[in-house]
Amino acid sequence: MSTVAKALQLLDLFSRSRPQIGLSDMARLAQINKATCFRLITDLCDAGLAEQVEGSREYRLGPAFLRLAALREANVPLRDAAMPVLQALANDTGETAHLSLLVGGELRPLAYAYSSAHASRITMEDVRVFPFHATSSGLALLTYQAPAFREAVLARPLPKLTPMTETDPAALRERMRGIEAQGLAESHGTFEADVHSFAVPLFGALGTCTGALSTAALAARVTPAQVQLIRAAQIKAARQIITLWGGTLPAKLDTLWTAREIRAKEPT
Amino acid sequence: MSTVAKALQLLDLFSRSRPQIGLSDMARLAQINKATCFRLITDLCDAGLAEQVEGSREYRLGPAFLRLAALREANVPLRDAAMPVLQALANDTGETAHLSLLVGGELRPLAYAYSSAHASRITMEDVRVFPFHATSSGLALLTYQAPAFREAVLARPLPKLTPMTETDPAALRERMRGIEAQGLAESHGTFEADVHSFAVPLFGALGTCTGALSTAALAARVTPAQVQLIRAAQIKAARQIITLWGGTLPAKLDTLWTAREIRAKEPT
DNA sequence: CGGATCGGTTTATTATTTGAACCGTTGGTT
DNA sequence: AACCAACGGTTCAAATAATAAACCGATCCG
Repeated sequence: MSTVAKALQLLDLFSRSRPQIGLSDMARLAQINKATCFRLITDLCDAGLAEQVEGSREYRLGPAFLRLAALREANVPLRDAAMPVLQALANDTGETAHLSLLVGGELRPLAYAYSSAHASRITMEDVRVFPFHATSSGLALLTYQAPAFREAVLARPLPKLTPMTETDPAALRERMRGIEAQGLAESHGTFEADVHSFAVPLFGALGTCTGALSTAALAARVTPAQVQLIRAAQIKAARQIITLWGGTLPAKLDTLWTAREIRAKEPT
Repeated sequence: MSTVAKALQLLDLFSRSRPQIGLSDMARLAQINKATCFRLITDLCDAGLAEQVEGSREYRLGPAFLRLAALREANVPLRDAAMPVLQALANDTGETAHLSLLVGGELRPLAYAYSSAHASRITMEDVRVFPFHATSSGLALLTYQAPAFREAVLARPLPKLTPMTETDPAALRERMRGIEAQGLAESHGTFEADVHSFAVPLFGALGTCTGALSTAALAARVTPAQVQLIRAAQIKAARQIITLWGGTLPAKLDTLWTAREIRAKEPT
């Protein structure tokens, strides 16, 4: 293992629950010698990637990250970062993957990726706004918003876009309780007929839900096995994007998703 | 020089004007062997601090910065805390306000704010390191460092960046005595010609000087009245930031600043 | 007071880093 | 089309930097 890799692994010891670490602890956690650890963390401090907390002598992540993250974001915006993950999701499922963000109180598409597995596909080019009540993305996002915002949306007119669209606020609240319990959202032809869609919420740095990741599939192609595949692929992709964005997945949702991932691996 | 330091210096090669770099270029810029450079950048890529651009084979900053910066901010919202104050300072003075921190023996920018009062402004995007001897920020900070550090800096080569740059260590020591007596630093075209800059030191929790707050103004716009305004606004802003950071202003400096504040209110 | 643990330093030993030379490939020039 | 220079990446003996045990003074804690 290279020295550089050893030094950089120290950065991964820090987390929200363990924001600063003493020298001896760090050496133990990284399973390296204390003297070595000292040299490494000192190098990180010199580069600004770590720093010593005044008062206590523990170490924490350094100020350089602010500058470098801003630089990274200037070169590679959120959209570009998410794009490869989105494309991989589309390839894995053979369906259309899309990612939408909450901007100005509306859910708007940020990016989408198509699979070339089928000649027919759900296209996203023409969608400007996702209605909250009629899409899996919308409901997934709404479920993790502040109650005030949620009720404001439900109080607005809820157009019946297809025969399947649910427009009763009470029924929609019930749907959201289900989404919260499941950790993912699904809808069947409520926005466009013949389209099944699957969505999971996405979270920003402060743990607030800022968007949703979704897969839209032709209803005719959706088999029970395919549903399982899409759910699993989507959870995997959502985790990746949240990490890339520096976001925080709520503990409750993490638990739900992890349980699904374990179940998928052990079908008994 | 440690291997880790060599690897981390690669990160500083990236900038707004040079967002991605090829292997050979990188080796040249960092003045290291190409094979070495390859190993180092590969290690950085493995840790997510760098990544290879798809299509081109150049390298750029990696996705890990978003996550780590968010983590850093969650623990130490220095920048967030300082930002509104900085913006207010820029608005009050009509000039560019910036804040820099001492990181690994160098003074590096943490945040900056612009005023929209004038069409022309001093931009800070491209500054990576403030030379101690040629900037008001640098001298303000250096004045409040341990003598050993101060002398070490003065012993280094002091490039003459403009015709106005002072490069004589003895003269610089004299400048710092003046700064100590005044409680603030000023420079005239010593870093960039036609730029006047005004700075005050910032202090951490233990009363050690950890950074500097500065205003950079176009020389042509600086009138005596404007100087008074900038000095007062800067002292006010510095007090706010030091408070927000939980810092301690040395008693001597507190006295000097208070005296200025009183004088400003009673111009007699 | 005493023992345990802390952050940090020193040292000979050891393992990693280093760089010249060398691939195959690419992209521009003649 | 032929050329050539520069590219990213690889190899391996030689050189250098990383390592870990022991040690130090300070501090915490019962």
